[in-house]
Amino acid sequence: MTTTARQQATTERTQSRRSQVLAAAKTCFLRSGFHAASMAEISKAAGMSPGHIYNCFGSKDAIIAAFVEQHVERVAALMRDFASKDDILQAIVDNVADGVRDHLNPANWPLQLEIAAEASRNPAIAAVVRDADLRARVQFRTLLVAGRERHQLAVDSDTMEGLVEALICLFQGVRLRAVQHPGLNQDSFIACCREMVRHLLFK
Amino acid sequence: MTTTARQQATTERTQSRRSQVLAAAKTCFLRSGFHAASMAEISKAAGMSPGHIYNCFGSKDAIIAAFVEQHVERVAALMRDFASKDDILQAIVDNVADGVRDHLNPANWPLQLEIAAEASRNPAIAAVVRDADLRARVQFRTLLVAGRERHQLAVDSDTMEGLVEALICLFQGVRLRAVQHPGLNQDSFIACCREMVRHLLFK
Amino acid sequence: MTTTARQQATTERTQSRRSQVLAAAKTCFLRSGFHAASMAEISKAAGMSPGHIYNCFGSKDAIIAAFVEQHVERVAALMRDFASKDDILQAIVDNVADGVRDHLNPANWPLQLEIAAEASRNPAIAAVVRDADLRARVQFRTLLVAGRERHQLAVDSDTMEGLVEALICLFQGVRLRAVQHPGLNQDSFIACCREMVRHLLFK
Amino acid sequence: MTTTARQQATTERTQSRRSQVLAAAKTCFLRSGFHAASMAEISKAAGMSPGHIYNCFGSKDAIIAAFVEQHVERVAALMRDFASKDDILQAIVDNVADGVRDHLNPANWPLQLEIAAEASRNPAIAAVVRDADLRARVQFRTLLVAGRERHQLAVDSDTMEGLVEALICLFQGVRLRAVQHPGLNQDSFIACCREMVRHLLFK
DNA sequence: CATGAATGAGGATTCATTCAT
DNA sequence: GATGAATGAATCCTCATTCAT
Repeated sequence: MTTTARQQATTERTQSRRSQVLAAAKTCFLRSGFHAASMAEISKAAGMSPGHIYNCFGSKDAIIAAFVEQHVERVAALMRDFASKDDILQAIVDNVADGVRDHLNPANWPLQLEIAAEASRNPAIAAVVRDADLRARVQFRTLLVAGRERHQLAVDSDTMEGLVEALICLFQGVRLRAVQHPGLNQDSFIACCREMVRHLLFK
Repeated sequence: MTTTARQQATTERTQSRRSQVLAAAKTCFLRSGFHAASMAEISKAAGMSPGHIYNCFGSKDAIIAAFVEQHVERVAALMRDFASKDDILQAIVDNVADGVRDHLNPANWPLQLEIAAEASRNPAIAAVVRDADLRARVQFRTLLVAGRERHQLAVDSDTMEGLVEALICLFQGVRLRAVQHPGLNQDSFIACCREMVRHLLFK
Repeated sequence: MTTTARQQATTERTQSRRSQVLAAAKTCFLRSGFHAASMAEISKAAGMSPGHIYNCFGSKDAIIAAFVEQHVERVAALMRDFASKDDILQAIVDNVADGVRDHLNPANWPLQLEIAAEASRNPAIAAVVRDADLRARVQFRTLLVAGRERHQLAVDSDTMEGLVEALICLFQGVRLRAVQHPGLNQDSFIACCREMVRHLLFK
Repeated sequence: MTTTARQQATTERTQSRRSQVLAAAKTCFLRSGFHAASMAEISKAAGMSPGHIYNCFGSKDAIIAAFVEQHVERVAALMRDFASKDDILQAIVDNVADGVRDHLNPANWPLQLEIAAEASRNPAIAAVVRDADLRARVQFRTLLVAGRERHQLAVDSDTMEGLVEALICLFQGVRLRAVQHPGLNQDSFIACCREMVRHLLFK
C-alpha cells in the first residue's frame, strides 16, 4: 500500500467514523437535546470509546456544529427537487400538503428548534445556520424567478425577497405549530397554507 | 401589626421576590439559555443568595416553568387587544406590520425559541406551552368569527380551525426568520405577509 | 408582677418551650436520624419558628445533647424501680421477659443506637452517655449487692463489676437483635436470656 | 493484549479501585460517620478524584452498602472458624475471652454501631444487614447442633433458636459496652460472659 | 488508531444559623 | 419573646476532556 493509498484509506475511515458519530448524535440529541446529551451517551450510541470521539471531533461543540451543518443541508436538497419540474410554481403549490405533513412529523423537526435555539446564543452555530439559510434563499429565489417568468409575473428584487422570506417563514412556522399544537387538524390547516402559497406565488 | 396584615405583607414580599427572580432569570436565559444559565448566575443577577431562591421556587425547573407561563401570557394579552376594534379583520391586517416587526425584535423572541425547544423535550414545559396555545387559539378564533360574520364569510368549524392555525403559524415562523436571517428586508417581507393575511381573512 | 415572679414565669415558659422542642425532636430523630432531621423539620414539628429554637438551644448539637441526656435518664429510672422490691435478684429475673420485650419494641430503641453511634464520634455526646452509664452502673451495683447479701453470695469488687457489665451487656445487645433480626422468636429468646440472668445472679 | 486479557486486567483494576475506595471509606466513616463523611473526604483519602469514585460506585449509598456488606462478612468468617474444632461447644467457650476482647477493640466496632444505626432507617442497608445476620444464624445454629448432639443435649427447634439469639445478643451487646464504658474491667467482665455462655451451651 | 480510566471544575440543592422586624 | 426571610458554605453528583496504554 502506497503512502497516498493509505492516506486515502485513513481519510475514508475517518469520514466513516465521523458519520457514525453524527448518526449516534442525532439519536441522542433527539432524545435529550444538545446540552443534556452527554459525550458518554453519544459514544455508547456510536459504539466507540469517548476518547476516540476526540480523534474525529475536537469538542462537543464541534459535533453540534457538524451535526447542524449536515442537518440544514436537507433544506437545500428540498429546493433542488423542484428545479426539475415543468411548472415550478404549480409544483410548489402541489407540494404544500406533503411539505407541511413532513414538517409536522415529530421525528425530525424538534431538532430544528433545538438548532434555532442554539443559534440564538452560539455564534458559531448561528453562522452555520445563517449560511445555510442564505444558500437556501438563493436557490429558492432562482426557482421562483424561473417559475414566475413562465407566468409573466413580476420578478423585481423587492418582490422576490419578500416572496422568498414569506414562504420560508410560513413553512418554518409549521415546526412551532407541531410543538405547540400537536393534535391540530391537518387537512384544514393544509388547505389554508396551500391557499396562502397559491395566492402569493401567482399574485 | 396584625397577623393578617403581616401575612399580607409576607405574601406581597414573596411575590415581589418571585418577580425579582423571574426578571433576573430572563437576563440569564437570554444570555445563556435555560440549561447553561446556572442558579448561581441567576441568584447573582437577582441580588439574592442561591439558597433563598429556593424559598421562592422549588427548583430550577419551577423557575423555567413560571418564566414560560409569564411569557406565553403575553400572547394572550395581544389577542385581547383586538377585541375592542370595530372591523376586526381589517384591524388584524393593519397590525401585520407592527406584529412582524415585534416578532423580529431580538430582545424577546430568542426566548420563545428556547421555550419551544424546551417544550419539545420537557413534558412539564410542553404542558404549559400547549395550554397557553390552546387559550390563544380560542381567543383568536372568537375574534375571527366575529370579524367574518360582519363580512358574511363562512365560519364553519373546519374553515375556522385552518384559518387560526395558518395565521398563527405565519406569525410564529417570523421568530425563526429572525434567527436565521436577521438582516432580511423588512418592508418587502411585511408586504407579502400582509397580502397573505389579507387574502386568507377575506377569502 | 414582681421581677422575681416574672423571671419565674419566664423560666417556666422557657422550660416548656425546651420540652416542646425535645418532644418534636424525638419524632424527627426517630423518623430520620440525628443528621437527616433538619432544623426546619424540627421547628415545624414543634410548632415554632426555626429562629426561635435558637432562643431555647444554642445549636442543633445542643438539642441532640439535651435529647440524649433526657433519653438516657430512662435507664436510671428503670434501676430505681427495682430498689423497692423484697427479693431483688428474683425481681430482676422475673423482669427479664418484660425488659427484653421492651428493648425489642422499635418505638424507642433505634434512638439508642443512634445515640451510641453518635457517641462513638462526638465527644460531647460520648461524655453524656458515659456519665449516664456510670450512674446506672452505680445504681445497679448497689441493687445487686443488697440482693446478693440477702442470699449470702460473694459481693467482692471484681465479681460485682463483672456481673454489672455482663448483665447490662446482655440487655443492650437486645437492641441490636431488634434491628438485625426483627422477626425473632421472642419466647425462646426470652427463656434463654432469663436462664442466663438467673444463673449469673445466683451463681 | 487480547480482548479477554484486557477485560481481565480491567476487571482486576476496577476491583482494586473499589477496594481502595472501601479502605478509604473505612477511615472516613470511622472518623466522621456515614453521613458526615463527604465524598470529597473519601476521594482524597482514596487518592482519587471525586468524579472517578462514581466509576466504581454508583452513589455514596452504594459505597456504604458495599462497605457494610464487606464488614458483615467478617462475622460469617468467624463462624466458619469454629466448624473445624473437635468439641465445638468447648471451643466456643474457650473463645469467649478473645471474642469479647476483639469486640471491645475500638478499631473496628464503632463502625458496627454506625451500621446498626443506619440499618434502623435505611431499608437498603437494613436488607444487607439482615441478610448477613440470617446467614450467620444459620451457620451458628449448625455448629451448635453438631456440638450439642455430641453431648447428647436437646436440639429441638425452639431451644436452638433461643440459644442462637441469646448468644449472638450477648456478643453484640459488647459493642455497646465498648462505647458506653470504654474503661471497663475486662477480666471480670470476660469471666462473667464466659460463665453465661458455658451455662447456656451445656444446659 | 482506539480504549476507557481518570480528572476536576462546575452543576443544583440543602440546611444550620442569623437578624431585622 | 417570636418570626421567618435571608444567607452561603457545603453536599452529592455529572460530564467534557485528557492521556497512558
